[in-house]
Amino acid sequence: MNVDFAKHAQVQAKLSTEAPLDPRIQALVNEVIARVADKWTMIIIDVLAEHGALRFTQLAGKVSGISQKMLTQTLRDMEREGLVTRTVYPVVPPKVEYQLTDLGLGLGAAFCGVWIWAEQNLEGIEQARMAYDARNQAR
Amino acid sequence: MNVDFAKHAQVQAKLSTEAPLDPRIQALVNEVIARVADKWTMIIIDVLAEHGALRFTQLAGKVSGISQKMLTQTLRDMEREGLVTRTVYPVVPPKVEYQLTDLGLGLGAAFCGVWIWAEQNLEGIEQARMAYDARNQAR
DNA sequence: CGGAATCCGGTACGATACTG
DNA sequence: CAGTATCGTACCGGATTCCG
Repeated sequence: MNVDFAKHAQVQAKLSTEAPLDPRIQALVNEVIARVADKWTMIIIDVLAEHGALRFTQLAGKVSGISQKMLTQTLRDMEREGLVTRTVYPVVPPKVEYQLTDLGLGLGAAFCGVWIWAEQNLEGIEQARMAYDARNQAR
Repeated sequence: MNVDFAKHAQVQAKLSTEAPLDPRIQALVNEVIARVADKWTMIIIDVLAEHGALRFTQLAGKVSGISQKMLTQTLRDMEREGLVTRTVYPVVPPKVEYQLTDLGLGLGAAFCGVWIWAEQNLEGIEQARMAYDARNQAR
């Protein structure tokens, strides 16, 4: 009811600037978004964007709450999509470094907007959540 | 090895502009990102940003590949986070409309960058994927 | 030693059938 | 029309084991 239609129009404009509503392209982009809009992928990109090249265990330490398996899996997927490079140094103890590619950096830059949005709207989301829970508790 | 460090620095700068590396805030933002960086959430936001208010079945039609269950669940979560409003019209046949809130619109706008990135780098990702698969096939 | 592959319990997901 | 309910499946996550 309290929706800002001006901002809405702005979003529409921005979207249609680059997306001329071609269904095929739309589907492809959707697929890419679906792949990339992953919980861990985003956080890993952020960590790598902040720290540069990192080793596996360093990465595991920075990305709190992730299991080794998911970290491995996510990194593999990201490598497949060309978001990170995986460099193995044949030394003992073994050393593997992960680093963002240009593609990954670009995604990181693009995702900055969302990051900033998340920061600025932390409270709003918290409030909405509490309001929703209160509403549901009542019934 | 072919990483653009200038762009890297730019990403860092952008990130540190609004994120002064406070661990607590970082964790909260991470949590929000993790919630919001969902495959379906993003696509639904995009569809709603494009079309305005939509009914359940319309939404189901526009978001190809989603099941009723996930659509319901995702919409509920989004409502809880304050991203969409759910309006029930007490008529027969029943009618429920979903619409982005200001918060949701903001997220849509913030996500535009990622959307554009996805479009511009479709080919790059496709190439990276094929190269990776070829590499893996060889071994 | 650090990183990846393996097994297994839990949970989230998809398809179908059923209410208001 | 807009969901809930149920059930089978596939994926997620933890602990363990294996490889270089």
